Amino acid sequence: MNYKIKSKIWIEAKGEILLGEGRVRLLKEIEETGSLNKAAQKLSMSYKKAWGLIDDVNKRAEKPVVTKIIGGKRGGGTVLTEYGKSLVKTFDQINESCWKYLDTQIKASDLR
Amino acid sequence: MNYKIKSKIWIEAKGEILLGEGRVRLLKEIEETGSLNKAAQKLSMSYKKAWGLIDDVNKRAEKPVVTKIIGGKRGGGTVLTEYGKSLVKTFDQINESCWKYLDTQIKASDLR
DNA sequence: ATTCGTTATATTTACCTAAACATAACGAAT
DNA sequence: ATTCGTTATGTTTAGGTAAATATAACGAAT
Repeated sequence: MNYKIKSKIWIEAKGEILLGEGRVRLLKEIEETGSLNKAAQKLSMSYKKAWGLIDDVNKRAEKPVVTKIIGGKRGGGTVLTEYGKSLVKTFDQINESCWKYLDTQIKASDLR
Repeated sequence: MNYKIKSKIWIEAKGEILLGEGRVRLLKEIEETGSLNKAAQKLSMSYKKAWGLIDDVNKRAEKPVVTKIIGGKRGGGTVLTEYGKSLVKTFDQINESCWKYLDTQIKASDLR
């Protein structure tokens, strides 16, 4: 068997994308750095793009995913809410279990 | 629960994409029409693009997926091999089972 | 009141992929 | 040998998305 099966999953709310791989990666980086700006840099993404993604996520989620602090001596920052953390965790869990499931499926198929 | 989970799967060979949703749709249309040209038209896709996709598929698959007839009074045509038909069928089956699996996963999760 | 690094937002530029266009090659049937 | 609709392939054009650039707003700490 030289074929491999791949997948991408995402979560939608109101027919629009809420969370996908890219947004989850960004959220994780925000969690680590405490800053949207730094997170974007780490991922070599423009701040503008990162801002738009996070704005989308926050608008579409049922509860706030991040909280932002604007201004202050240190400029401000962005941190994940508990809800945001649980979203990331659940996404990762389902994603990984999906990969495993597909692996069993293709092995059980006639593709060889 | 207002969240929905979506997915896309694809099959790779040698690290390159062999089959995805678009290619499968094209193969199905070829099966119906017996012509790559007509299939492309049905999907509002340029012949050139369709040709490239099918060329890729045929190169990367372990066995030929379509057979082409060039020339002749009726111009020629393209038909799926038995192997091609089984590829399409297996792809569809795994894809659908994946959707169902993800549905159970998100329902069992804390996303609500 | 000044500072500082951040969030917020608009505008312009660049790029890459897809579409559009054009043309050649093919060969069984007539 | 002509015809016909298909496969095969190169070249040009267009459009949409990402990147780059620029600038304003913010406010706790000093």
